[in-house]
Amino acid sequence: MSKQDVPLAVIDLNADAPCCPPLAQRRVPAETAVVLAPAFKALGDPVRLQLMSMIASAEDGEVCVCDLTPAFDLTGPTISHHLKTLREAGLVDAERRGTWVYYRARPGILRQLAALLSVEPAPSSQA
Amino acid sequence: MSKQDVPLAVIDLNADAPCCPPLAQRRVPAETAVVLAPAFKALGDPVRLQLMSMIASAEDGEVCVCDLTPAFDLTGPTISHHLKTLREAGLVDAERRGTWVYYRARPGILRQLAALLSVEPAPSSQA
DNA sequence: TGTCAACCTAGAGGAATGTCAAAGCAAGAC
DNA sequence: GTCTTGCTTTGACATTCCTCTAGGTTGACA
Repeated sequence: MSKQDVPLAVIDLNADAPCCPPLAQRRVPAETAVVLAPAFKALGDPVRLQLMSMIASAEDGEVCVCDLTPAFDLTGPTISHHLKTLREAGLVDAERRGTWVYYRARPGILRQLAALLSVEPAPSSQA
Repeated sequence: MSKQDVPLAVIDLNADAPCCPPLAQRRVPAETAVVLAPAFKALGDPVRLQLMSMIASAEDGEVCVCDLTPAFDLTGPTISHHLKTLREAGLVDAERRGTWVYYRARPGILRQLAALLSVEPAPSSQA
C-alpha cells in the first residue's frame, strides 16, 4: 500500500531524533535533500499548511476529514488530494474508523524539519 | 530591486523573533499560511534546499555564485533561476560586488519557519 | 439485502514549474 | 575604446501541480 518506493537511505523520516545537523551548520548532502525536499514541498501550499496545522494541533491528536473539509472553500476531492500529498510526504497518517477517516500528525518528521531549519539563537554576527 | 509587492500584513519575514506560535499548538490562520507557504515551497526542491544550505552554512556568511554553480549538474541560468526563487521567497539576499554576485542567508525567516514547525520535545503520548 | 453517507480514485483542463539555449547587461583587463 | 568574463533575463518546451466533475469503495443501518 505504501506507494513511496523512494530509497530512504540512512534517513528515517519516522525517527523522533533529528536525522541531520542544521542546514546552516553544514551543507546538506544531495541524498538528504532529495528525501526532505518533498516534505517542504508538501508544506508549500497554503491549504496544506493549514491542513497540517489543523491536524497537528488537534486536541485528541487526530481530526476527522469531516471536520477538515468544511473549513475550506474547496470540494471534497480537492481536500482529499491535498491530504494524500501530506500522507505521501510522510507528514500525516490516516486511519479509517467506522464511517469516518481520521488523520493524525507524525511529530517525528516535523521535528526533523524544524531541526534542519534551526539557527543560532543570537544573530549578533553581522549587521 | 525588491520585486515582492506581497502585502505582508502583520507578518514580518525579516523579523528575528518568531511571528507565530508553532503549527502544532494552534491552527495557522489563512493569511499566515499564504505568506509562509511560499517559503516552504522554495525549500521544496532538492537543488534549492542544497543551495540554501550552502549559503546559510558559509563561513564568511556569504557565497559567490561562482562557487555554487559548479556544485550541480545544471547550467548557470538554471542555478540563477533557483537563486531568484530563494530571493523572492525572502530566504536570501544578493549583492553584486565587482564582477561577482554574493548571496547571504536571512536568518530571521529561517528562524520563523523553524519556530512554526517546532514540536514538543518529548512525544511519550502514544506508541 | 438495499439504501444512504463519507471518503477516495480517475480523468481532464488550465496554470505553474524546471530546464535549457540564446541574448543582454555589468565589471574588469588590455 | 574594445574584448573577455560572469551572471541574469528572456523565450520556449516538457513536466508537474491544482482544481474540478464523475464514478467507485467502504461501512452503517433499517
